[in-house]
Amino acid sequence: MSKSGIKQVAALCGVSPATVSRTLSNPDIVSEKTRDKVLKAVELCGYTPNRFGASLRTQKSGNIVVIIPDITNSVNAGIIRSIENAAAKVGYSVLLGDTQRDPEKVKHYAAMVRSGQVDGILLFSHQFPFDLKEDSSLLHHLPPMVNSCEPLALDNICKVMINNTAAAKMAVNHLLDLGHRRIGAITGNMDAPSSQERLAGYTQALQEAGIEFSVELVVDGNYQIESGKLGATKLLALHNRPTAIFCFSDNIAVGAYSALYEAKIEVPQQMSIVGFDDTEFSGYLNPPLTTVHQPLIEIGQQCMRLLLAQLNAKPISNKYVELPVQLIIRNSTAKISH
Amino acid sequence: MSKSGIKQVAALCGVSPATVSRTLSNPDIVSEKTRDKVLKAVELCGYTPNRFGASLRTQKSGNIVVIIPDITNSVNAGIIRSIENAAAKVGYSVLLGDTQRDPEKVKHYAAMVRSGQVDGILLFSHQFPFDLKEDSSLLHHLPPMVNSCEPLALDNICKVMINNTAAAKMAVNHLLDLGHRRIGAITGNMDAPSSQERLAGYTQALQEAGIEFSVELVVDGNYQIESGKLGATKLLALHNRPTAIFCFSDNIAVGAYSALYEAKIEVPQQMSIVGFDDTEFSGYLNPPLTTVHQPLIEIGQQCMRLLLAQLNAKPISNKYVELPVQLIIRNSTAKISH
DNA sequence: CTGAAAGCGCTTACAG
DNA sequence: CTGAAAGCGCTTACAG
Repeated sequence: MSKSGIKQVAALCGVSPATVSRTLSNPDIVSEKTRDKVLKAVELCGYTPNRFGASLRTQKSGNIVVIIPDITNSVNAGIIRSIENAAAKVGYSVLLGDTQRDPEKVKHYAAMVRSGQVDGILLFSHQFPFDLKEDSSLLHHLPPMVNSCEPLALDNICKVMINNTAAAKMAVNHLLDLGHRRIGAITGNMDAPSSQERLAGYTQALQEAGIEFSVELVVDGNYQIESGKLGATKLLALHNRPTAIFCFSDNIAVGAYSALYEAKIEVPQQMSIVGFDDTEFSGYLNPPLTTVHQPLIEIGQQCMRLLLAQLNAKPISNKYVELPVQLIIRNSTAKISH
Repeated sequence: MSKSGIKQVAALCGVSPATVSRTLSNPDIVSEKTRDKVLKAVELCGYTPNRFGASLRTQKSGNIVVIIPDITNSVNAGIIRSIENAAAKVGYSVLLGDTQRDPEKVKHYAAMVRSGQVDGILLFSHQFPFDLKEDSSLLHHLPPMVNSCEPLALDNICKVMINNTAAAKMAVNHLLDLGHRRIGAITGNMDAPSSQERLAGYTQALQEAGIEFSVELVVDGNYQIESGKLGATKLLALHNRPTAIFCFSDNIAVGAYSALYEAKIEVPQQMSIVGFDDTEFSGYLNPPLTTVHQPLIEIGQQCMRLLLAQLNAKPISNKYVELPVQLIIRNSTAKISH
C-alpha cells in the first residue's frame, strides 16, 4: 500500500479532491453521505494529509518556537513542559530553541518565522531577536510573539511576567521579620532583567527597613549551582559575615548549602537561606528550602493563550499579564540567634 | 518592502528563478558573475526562502522529533540539549515530543513522520511508536529513527545505550567492597527496561558475592524524588535495616537523603548511598553523592550521528552503540562500621 | 452540497 | 552555466 494522496482517496470514493479536503478539515459543510464515503476511503488508503501541501497553500506551519536560554535549567524545563501541553491541546507543535545565551542563536530561531518554519515565537530572553537591518518594518509589524520571564525593553508586545522586585522584597522582608540585619545576596546574571529587578527588591527592602546598603554583602552569581557555592564562600570569608543569604535562584541555594556544609555552618541555626523558584527539589533539601514559588505551569499556559490569540488574529485586551508568586516558608530560615 | 519570493529576486537581477535557487542551495554550479548579481539582489530584497515551497518539492521538512517521557527530568534535559546542539550544526531543527509516558502521545509524535512534519525520530521510549494497523509495512520499512535509553524489543533498529546491568553491578560491587552485606535498592519504573536491567545488575552482584537475595530490601520507585523518600523510609522501617542503599537515579538519592536527614541518620557514617546518572547537582549534595555517570552529551551526539546517516541514506556499520559509564566515587559511601 | 481550476513557492530533470 | 517547464499536495474562491 504505497503512500496515497488526496487524489487517490478522491478517486477511490468517486468525489473530487476538494471534497476530500473539506471532509477532513471542515466536515460540517459536507453531506453526511459523502462524509461517510470519504472517511471510509481515507481509512482504507491509510491516508494522512501531507503537511507541505497544506502549509504551502495556507502559509501556516502549525509550529511555534520557544526561545529559551537553557533547557537544562529546571525552571525553563518546567515552563516548556507546560507550553508543550498547552500547544498540543490546540494542535500546535513546539520547536525547541535552546540558545545557550548566544544572541546569534536567538536570532536564528526567531528568523524561522520569516521562512515559515514557525508561526509564532515564545521568547524567554530580553534580547531583541530580529535584525532590523534585514527588515526594518519588523518593529511595527511584529510576528505573533510573546515575551516571558526576561522582559524586552519594548512596549506593545505581549508579556507574561512575575513581579521580581516585589517577590525579592517579600523574601528579604521575611528575613528582616526574623530579625536579620546583615543579609547577603547572591545574584543571577546581572545582564538579565530578572536579576536586576530582584536586586532592586533586595535594596528597597533594606532601605525601607532603614538598613544601610553594603556592597560587600552582594556577590555576583549567574543562577547556576557553582556560582552559589562560590558566592556563599565569599560571604563566609567576610570579617563580619551575614546571618542570612538571599539566593536569587534555588540552584544558587543548592550551591550555598554545599559551601555551608563544608564550612560546618548549620542552616538555619547559624545561617538562614532563602531561594527563588521553588523547583521540585527545593522541598527535599536538608533542611527544606524557604523560597519564592514561581507558577511555571501558569506561565506556560498564559504564554500559549496570548500567542494563540495573535495566531488567530483575535483582539487581546490585556497585553501585560503579571502572575502572582508566593513565599513558601520551610525550614531554612529562622530567627536570628546571638 | 513586502515579502518577496524567488521570482521578485530573479526579476530584479534579470535571471531565472531556477538560477536564484541554484545560487542559494548549490552556489558552485553558478558562475561567479551571476552569483554575485543574485546575492546582491537577495540582500536587497531581504529575501528568505520560504520553507514550504522547498519542502513540498523535496518532501523534507528539516525537522526531527525527539520523543521523550519528561523534559523536566534532568537526564532527559541534558540529552535534549546535546541533541539540539548537534542538530543545529547540521541544519536540523528539533521538535519537542514530551510524552508524559502517555503511549498515545508517543504515537502522535511518531506519526509526524507520515505527514512529513518531521524527517526522523529520536525515540527515548521502549514503546513501539507506530500503529501497525494503520500501515503494516512499517515494521519492515521503518522511517529514519534511533532508539536510546529505553530499548525497544526490536532488532535491526539503531540504538544508543549504556549497559545498565554492568553499571548497576559496578555500583553494588563498590558497596560490597566497602564491606556492606545488607544492601537495599530503590528502583525506577519497573516497566522501563533500564530499571529492569539495573535490578538484574543488583541481583547478579549480590549473587556473585554469595549473598542471598532478600525481597524486602528491594522497594519500588519511579525515578522521582518522592519515590526515593518513600522508599528510603520503608527501608529504614525494616527490623533489620540495610547499611547501604543503591538508588536507581540521583533523584531517588535526593529523596533518600531527605528521609535520612529527617530520621537523623548520617550519610555515609550510618548509611551509604549510591545514585545513578551523575546529574549536575549530585556533586553538591551533602555529602556529595557517589553515583554512576551517564555520558549525556555523547548520547545526544551519537543519536544524532546515527539519525543523520539514515536521513542521508548512508550505510551504518554498527547499529548498536554502547557508551561507557563510570562510577564517580564521592563521599556518600564509606566502609561499613559496627 | 460539490467540482473544476488556479495557485501557494520552491526545485530539478531536461534541453541547450 | 542557464532557462523554460513541470510538478510536489494541498485549499479555497468561484460557479453551479
